[in-house]
Amino acid sequence: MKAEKKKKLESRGWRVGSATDFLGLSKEEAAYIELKLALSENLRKLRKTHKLTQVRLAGLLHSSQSRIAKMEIGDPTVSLDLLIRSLLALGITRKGLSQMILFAQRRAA
Amino acid sequence: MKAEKKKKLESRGWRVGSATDFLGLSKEEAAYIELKLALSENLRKLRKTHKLTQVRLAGLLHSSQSRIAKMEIGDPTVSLDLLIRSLLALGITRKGLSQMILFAQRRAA
DNA sequence: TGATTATATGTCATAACTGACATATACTAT
DNA sequence: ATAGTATATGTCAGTTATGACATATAATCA
Repeated sequence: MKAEKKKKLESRGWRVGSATDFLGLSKEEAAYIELKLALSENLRKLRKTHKLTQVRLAGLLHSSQSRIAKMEIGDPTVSLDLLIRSLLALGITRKGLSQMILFAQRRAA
Repeated sequence: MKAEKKKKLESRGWRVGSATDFLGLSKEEAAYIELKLALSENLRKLRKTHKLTQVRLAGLLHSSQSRIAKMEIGDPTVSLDLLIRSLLALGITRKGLSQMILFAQRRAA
């Protein structure tokens, strides 16, 4: 199962439980995806607490609205690098990031 | 200061203190680099505790010896994605990763 | 010393990511 | 319903990361 296929699956609406392997998803792959989703969700949360629109955030990050949207929905074409750099740009500390990863919760469907 | 220039500086031997801004390094940039270095070091540590050589690890990760080396020295061409996926493949948990990020220590020169 | 093994460095073609743009779909008001 | 605003989706050309390879430099040991 390659990245493209995942796009409309794990990455999106699902959030089915901890959704470990669900279709031939290795443990690391699952962890990697969950990690990205966790950061995605936190990015959106953070943007909202800052009362920013995707357009304004894109400006701050020198990115684009579409990419912000893709980040927030966990689109497979966005890298951890971009996610993390965005979070850092929003002022998150290493401690904050650590917590974010630790407490990354999966909510039920 | 662009990525290439950093290669032989922050990324390498230095580890000068927390080396925040040291040459026009923004706070996020510094945090990003420190994060990568922290993971790099932990990757090497982890590989050694597993008694693996770079070649063998490369095999496990379906990567190459040179890329493992680059990861471990914090070469700017390696992404957080690759670092984190490697750590996950080595069996690290999200909790472990969290700790790794939280305790990412800078040692003195 | 030289031989062996491990790690570092340089380069390159391919693959993956990126910002930008267009456009579609929500969501709120009025 | 319509307009206005926010977010999602699709695509693409330019950029960056990747594995692979060659080769150089340690490091270890006989």
